Amino acid sequence: MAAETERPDPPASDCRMASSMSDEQAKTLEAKLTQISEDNRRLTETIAYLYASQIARQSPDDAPDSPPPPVSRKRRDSLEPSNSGDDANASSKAAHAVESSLSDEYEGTCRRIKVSRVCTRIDPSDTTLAVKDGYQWRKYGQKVTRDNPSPRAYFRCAYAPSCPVKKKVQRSAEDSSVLVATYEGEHNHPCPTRAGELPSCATRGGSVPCSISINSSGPTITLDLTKNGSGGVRVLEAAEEAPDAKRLCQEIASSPEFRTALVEQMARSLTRDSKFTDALAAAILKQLPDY
DNA sequence: CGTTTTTGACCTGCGC
DNA sequence: GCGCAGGTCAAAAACG
Repeated sequence: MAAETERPDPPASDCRMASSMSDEQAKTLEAKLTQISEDNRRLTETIAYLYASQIARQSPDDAPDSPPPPVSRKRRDSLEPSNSGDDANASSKAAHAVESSLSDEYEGTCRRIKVSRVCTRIDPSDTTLAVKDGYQWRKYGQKVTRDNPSPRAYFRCAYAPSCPVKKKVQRSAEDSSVLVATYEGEHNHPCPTRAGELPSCATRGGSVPCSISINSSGPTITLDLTKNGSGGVRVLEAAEEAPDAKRLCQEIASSPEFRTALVEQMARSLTRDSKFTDALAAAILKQLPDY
């Protein structure tokens, strides 16, 4: 989403005007940033709206549809007793106090800590537990948990000292290429870069697949925003005990509103990607007859 | 030299 | 009460 922000260098054709265009370029970049933020906001709202509609249809009550599992250990402040990469189990264990990160509209009447989980596919050889989400984080601890050989890293928001948000990052026990970041709390300040509304997709030239997870009252759903065979959104995973959640996710992914917004977003990203336009120009050039 | 990361120790809650 | 496990603290090390 933030590919533009990582391309500060102007195209070669613009270099000759660089000195006189600096202000204008700055304005253009600012406008682009605003546009990207707006796009992201619309996407988020679309998902939130569809999700809320589905939740309202399925369970008018705040109580989750699944009975509370036999949790063997529950801490006072830990809404996710065992992340451990086993999203399905972890989600069900945290069912009673977890809510969606999509929108504040879905907060219940009681005060609860907002918890959301984001799964990001990374290079398996990448040993850093870094999830680029646009915020600044300070690591304050690391622990090896019982049911996952990969260590869990603990981060606090470093942008604002008073910000209560914490983040836990751990590789999935099942798939070491999947990084699971669990966010607790809400930022009490704006995002410093506005680049973190979605995890690291398209910010690395599209080489890294992108996925977002929706965790609301239990089940974790992962949407793969990269292309699949049909060019649509694919449901990467959903909790075993939450077939409804998976179906809901597929509904959202296939809804006209979501698809339209997604297509617009992808089109914008592609047309702004210099590599894409270069490749397109090269392809067109190949089709031209030689004179 | 200030900031950030690492890592062992400590704290707390829960089950037995 | 004890042991276990997750979470946090803080001194030391590393880094820029």
